[in-house]
Amino acid sequence: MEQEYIVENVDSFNLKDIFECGQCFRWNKEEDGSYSGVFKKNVINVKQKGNKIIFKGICEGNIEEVCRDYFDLDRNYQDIKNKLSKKDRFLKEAISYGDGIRILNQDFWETTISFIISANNNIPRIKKIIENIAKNYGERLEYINKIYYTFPSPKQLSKASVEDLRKMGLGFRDERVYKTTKDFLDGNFKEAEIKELDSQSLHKKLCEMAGVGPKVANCIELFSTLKRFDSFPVDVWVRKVMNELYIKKEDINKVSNTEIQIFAKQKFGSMRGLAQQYLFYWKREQN
DNA sequence: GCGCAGGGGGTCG
DNA sequence: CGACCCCCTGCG
Repeated sequence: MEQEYIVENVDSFNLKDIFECGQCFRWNKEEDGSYSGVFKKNVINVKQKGNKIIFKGICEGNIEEVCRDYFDLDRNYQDIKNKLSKKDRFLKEAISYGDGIRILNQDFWETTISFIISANNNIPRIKKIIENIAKNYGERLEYINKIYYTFPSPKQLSKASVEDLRKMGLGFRDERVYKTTKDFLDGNFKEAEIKELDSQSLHKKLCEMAGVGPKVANCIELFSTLKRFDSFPVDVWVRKVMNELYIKKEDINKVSNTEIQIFAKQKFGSMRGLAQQYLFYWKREQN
């Protein structure tokens, strides 16, 4: 049954900023400018009219609770942005550009697989692969005469052989996804357990998964319900922007990732993950 | 228009 | 440090 939840006077909330900043892959823009997406067993459409947000859709639980949690509505972003803006003038500009970003509370398992797929890949193809997987191994949902599919559980995805995964368009990532799925199914990465680990141990643990290196691990830490705002994913864009603004070496290849990590930590502090998102989004939108 | 390099949100051996 | 799958893009 369809539910609705309306919030008024929300700050730090902009649909484009949230869905195009690169944290998620399953949200699509509708003709009216709203966005629709699937998470868990929910199909949600979000529309924005000024500072009024309208959530509509089908939910397992109460749509208000589900959306407040998923969209991180109970966190004070204004406060965080004020603090980060004071740290640096470039970051201040980046924040004013991506003013409406919120970091979604995405499912740990789905985020893991999604970012394994992201390795050496481009966004349109990442999205396509994830949709293929959902269509073939997820559950079918219907909302306003349209069909949607949930992201499959480890058990559901474990039905796929390496060859099956290859057919989904995964390429050389097929074995990585296969192995990590098995690992989840065997209970080797229980969220409740690893959530308790300190940043360093957690990072090390995630890097044990097939297809997960430092960058992907950082994305899982930052973008999933693990919610580590002190994780600073370094990809080609972040390398570029960090070198251009701060490190300033002639040859970008001579900039090491640890060098960037150390710099980010002392410059941006414990909220550096969020800083990364503003800088990344700002830089990438300039193409 | 078509064909073909080039390269993409890294990881692994 | 090079290879890796697939596909989309840009250029000739």
